[in-house]
Amino acid sequence: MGRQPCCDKVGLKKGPWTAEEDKRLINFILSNGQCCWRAVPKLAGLLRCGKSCRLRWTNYLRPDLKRGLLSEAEEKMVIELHSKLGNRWSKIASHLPGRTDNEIKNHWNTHIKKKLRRMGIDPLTHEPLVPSANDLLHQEQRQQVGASADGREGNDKVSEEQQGEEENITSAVDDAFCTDEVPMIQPHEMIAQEIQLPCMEWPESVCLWGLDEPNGWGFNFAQGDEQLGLDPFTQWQRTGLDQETWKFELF
DNA sequence: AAACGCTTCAACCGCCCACTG
DNA sequence: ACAGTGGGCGGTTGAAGCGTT
Repeated sequence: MGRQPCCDKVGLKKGPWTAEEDKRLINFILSNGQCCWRAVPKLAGLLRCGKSCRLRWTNYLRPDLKRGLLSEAEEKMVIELHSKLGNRWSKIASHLPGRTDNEIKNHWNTHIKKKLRRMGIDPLTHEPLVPSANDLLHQEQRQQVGASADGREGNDKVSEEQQGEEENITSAVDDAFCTDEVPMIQPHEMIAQEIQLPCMEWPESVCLWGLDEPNGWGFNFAQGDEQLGLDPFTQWQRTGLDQETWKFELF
């Protein structure tokens, strides 16, 4: 007997979430907390499956998420953790506050993998790359090209690719671990009050207003009476403060 | 300006595991 | 012990954006 789908998919919406759907989901979770994802879409008035709601919340709507590319320090940590844990993205993500497994997985596949290869490191084993038979063939071809006067004909593509790759390796070593911080969503675009990090559950005291104007939402981060800017991760890294004690505050 | 190819990442899919009755 | 269920996880997909020709 086959497994039942996680929800009845007939009539359910798929694809990108609209602002209205986001608003409904946020409203519901802020009012009721995280429970029984299967029931969430029905109760929140969403034509989505529970899994889709959970994913949207954990990967995008959660207020404690950091946005933008991984910092140099985070990237190094991901590489180190990956060498120990392998593709256990959720475990890796648990070491990086405000980052999701999906985000780290995507960043690994699109940025870090390439970067490691260019540096001559196998992203799977974290060992120095052993040249493949194909690489050796290219090397041989290049040597032949260099040796013969009319060698360029028919070998242009190979030698150019090889040259390009070599340039990449050089530049990759030069700018290793240089990541551009391009925040996609400003911290002041999210809203909540008194959320303990890194707890993902919304405390009952959490209240919300201004949902009609998401762009007007804002966070402030504080420890005790001290206002410490908009980036708690950087702050507690720099100051060595205990992240458990951080609070979000509405401003 | 248009066509094409490449890159990125949000979202989906399906499997696995823990829990419960 | 077993089957059903919910949630979590990792792999994959595809639309959108961007760069190049």
